[in-house]
Amino acid sequence: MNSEEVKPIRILIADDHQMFIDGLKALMRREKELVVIGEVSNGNQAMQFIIQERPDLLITDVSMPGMSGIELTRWVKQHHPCVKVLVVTMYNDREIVNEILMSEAEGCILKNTGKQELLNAIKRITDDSTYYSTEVLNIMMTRLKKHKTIEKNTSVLTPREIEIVKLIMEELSSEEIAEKLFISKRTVDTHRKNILQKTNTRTIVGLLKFAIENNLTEYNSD
Amino acid sequence: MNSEEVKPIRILIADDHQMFIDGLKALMRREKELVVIGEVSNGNQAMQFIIQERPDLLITDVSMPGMSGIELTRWVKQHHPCVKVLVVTMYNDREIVNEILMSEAEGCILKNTGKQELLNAIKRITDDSTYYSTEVLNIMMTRLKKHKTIEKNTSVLTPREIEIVKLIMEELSSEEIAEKLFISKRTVDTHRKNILQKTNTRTIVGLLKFAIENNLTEYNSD
DNA sequence: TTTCTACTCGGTATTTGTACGGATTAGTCC
DNA sequence: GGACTAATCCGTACAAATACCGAGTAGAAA
Repeated sequence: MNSEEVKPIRILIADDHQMFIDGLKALMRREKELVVIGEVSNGNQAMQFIIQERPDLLITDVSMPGMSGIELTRWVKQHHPCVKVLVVTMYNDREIVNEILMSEAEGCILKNTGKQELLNAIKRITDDSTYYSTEVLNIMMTRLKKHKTIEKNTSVLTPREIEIVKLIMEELSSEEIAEKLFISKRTVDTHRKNILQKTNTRTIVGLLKFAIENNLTEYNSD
Repeated sequence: MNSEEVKPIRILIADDHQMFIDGLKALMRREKELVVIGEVSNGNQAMQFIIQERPDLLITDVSMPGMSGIELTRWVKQHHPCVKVLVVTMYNDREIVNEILMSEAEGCILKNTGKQELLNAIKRITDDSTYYSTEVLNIMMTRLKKHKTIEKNTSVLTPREIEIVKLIMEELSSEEIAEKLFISKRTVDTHRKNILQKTNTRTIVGLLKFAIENNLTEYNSD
């Protein structure tokens, strides 16, 4: 009964900069429920440690010599999904953030994060939730927003033309579209011609790109 | 000097369910720095109010009779970007969440959110940050993750075939591709044939979809 | 050596798309 | 009424893609 009060969270830190590990430990020292049970300086050591000790949480840097933190995260999520992962990164680069998201890490924060945010992140992650810092979210947002900005191009197309573009995207030929809309194949051709002209494209490929940029198909970025 | 202690946050609530407005107000009653300066039940009233009173924060429901909360948000962000917006939704539907993100709202939470999370959200938003609840984030995540899962299809294509797919995506015709690669147009045709077969598609349209799914073009969803 | 795969090339025919030209009808806006 | 646009339709011609058949070579794997 003595040790039943709070089950501590067993943490492994993976980072090739000892200074950073020390900093993290300092931030967590006062928290009784957080116990750093290991520190390693590269991905392979981390894998070994995880296999043997099964920590509750892995805090890892993105860039490490050899296996990167992202690869490590992928490995963890594939082989030990119960181990939560909080990725820490120096740069809030678009591509890196994307990779982190894809790697299915439970959270991501920047290295300059303060104590309170770090603790929040750990709390939410260990509560089976996720935590992504504001900066990281902003990157996600801008990525998603990008589409929106272009969207007005669509306005040059008439409703009928848009309808046709959508059908083209469904891999229908002009003839099939004609049947479906009860109009002549010639009409469809004319629409196509006008569409290509309005969208400044020469071939269907260009048209497809336009359609995706303008969300004219359920087939976009989602 | 008397009113300088804390500048209160002036809030407008827009929701067509009075009960919900009352609930929100109850949650915020104890917080001195939060002042509800207005309540409206549809988008047009909200617009009028915002023009006249310039609240610091708008809390709005997604679905309202007439102008939806999302349209309202878009209008706010376009005409009064200083007014922060927290969108509250009953459903964590994929499409709705997408719309909310696109509308550039600073935050989004579900209607069943507890007091603490609501206050957190307001705090982060008014600190020029953003707040999206865990459930909402999860939806974003699954959207982004989807790509990853499919990605292995590419392996069925040979390096040369992938090369050709990429060139097709750059709007080159078979003949142009042949010139570029110093091979016969027939060879390109054969590759095309094999590619279509391997990818189970009939036309370039289908192929393009495949290419995007498999990141064979810089042109993907990001 | 044989087998297999990736890559290469060819012929013929058909289907589909694009480029060029033209036209009519219905409706809106001034 | 006149100007404009969206939507409809047609002909001719060429370009491009797809379907179908075939085959040879180089290199790796068995």
